[in-house]
Amino acid sequence: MHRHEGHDACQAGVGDMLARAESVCRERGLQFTPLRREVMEAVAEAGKAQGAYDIAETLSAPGKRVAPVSVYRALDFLMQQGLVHRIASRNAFIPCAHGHAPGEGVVFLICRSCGGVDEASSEELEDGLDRTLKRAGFTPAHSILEVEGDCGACRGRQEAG
Amino acid sequence: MHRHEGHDACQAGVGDMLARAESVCRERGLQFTPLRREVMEAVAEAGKAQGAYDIAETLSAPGKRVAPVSVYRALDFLMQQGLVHRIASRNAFIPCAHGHAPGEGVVFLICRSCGGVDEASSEELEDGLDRTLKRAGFTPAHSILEVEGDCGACRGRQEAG
DNA sequence: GGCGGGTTTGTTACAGTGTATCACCGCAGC
DNA sequence: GCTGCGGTGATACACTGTAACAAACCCGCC
Ligand SMILES: [Zn+2]
Ligand SMILES: [Zn+2]
Ligand SMILES: [Zn+2]
Ligand SMILES: [Zn+2]
Repeated sequence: MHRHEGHDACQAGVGDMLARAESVCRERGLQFTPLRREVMEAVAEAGKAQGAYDIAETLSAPGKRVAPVSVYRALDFLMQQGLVHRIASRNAFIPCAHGHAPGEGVVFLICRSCGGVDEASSEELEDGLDRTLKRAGFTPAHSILEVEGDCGACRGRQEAG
Repeated sequence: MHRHEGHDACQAGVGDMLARAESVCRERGLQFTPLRREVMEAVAEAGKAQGAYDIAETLSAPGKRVAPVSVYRALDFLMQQGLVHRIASRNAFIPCAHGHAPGEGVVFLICRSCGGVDEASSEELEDGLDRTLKRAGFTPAHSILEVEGDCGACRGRQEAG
């Protein structure tokens, strides 16, 4: 199985993610079509956040063009099912390796150096956010938490180099 | 002085923000040109996050066209000085009403209903985030924290209506 | 005043991201 | 067969952002 370099917190392999996607769709009575599978696979294999146009190019081959619009539709579907996430600060998409509940506060850790994106969730962080919002009299519906920086692997490599 | 409706946590008025912008530029030996002032004013007066093209249209008049690229340059300048913020999830810009330090963790509270955007900062939230990142072995450089939901004013209005 | 160099702005063109629309296909259900 | 519906293909388009170059502007200096 392919496993990308660069950041090591990617617990689930590509096969695991595809299997989970398939079972999620089956459970919910939804179609895991070839196109959706290919898009999921492309996102899962990349090892870093992929733009929709990147995915379209990856899936295209001489004689078989996949238009970006098709990729967007597949991505919309996969996002609704919680199988991929959109990284707003990059206009790009990553596979969800965790299968957390929707609405659960998750922080995306985006490495400047290797481009890898990990997810971190934390009770503590979520509590802090909830209290901050409550103090402001704000009722949250959806959060976007993204941090750009250097992942442990890349930091180690820099210090060693 | 104009004060928009919708959310009430906008402490600073348009005049205050313009005055601060002017003094910030003077202190730093930078030019607060007419264009930059107009863009700052447009962002400050809007009451909700404005797209660059919206601002360009606002500033344009028959016979005097302001191109989006000029607006982008002014916005880049104002962002560098911490006078406006970019809302990544909206591709839009708001004035900074607080004058906080750069790099300080600030959450943007985006109201679905009125479109207003407030800033909230919290020691507690920042500590939670720091600890979460530390646990993940991640060194942060820049954070994007945006929450979409309903502001207090709009929630009150909904319950009343 | 005239000159030189940095900054700001205007203008055009272009790249990147995302959506609307309509037609076509495949398949389940009648 | 026919119909309805979800998925896909294809084109066009809107929105967001940047590159490149020229013109204008400012300011210190001769
Ligand atoms: Zn996830
Ligand atoms: Zn890294
Ligand atoms: Zn601010
Ligand atoms: Zn509101």
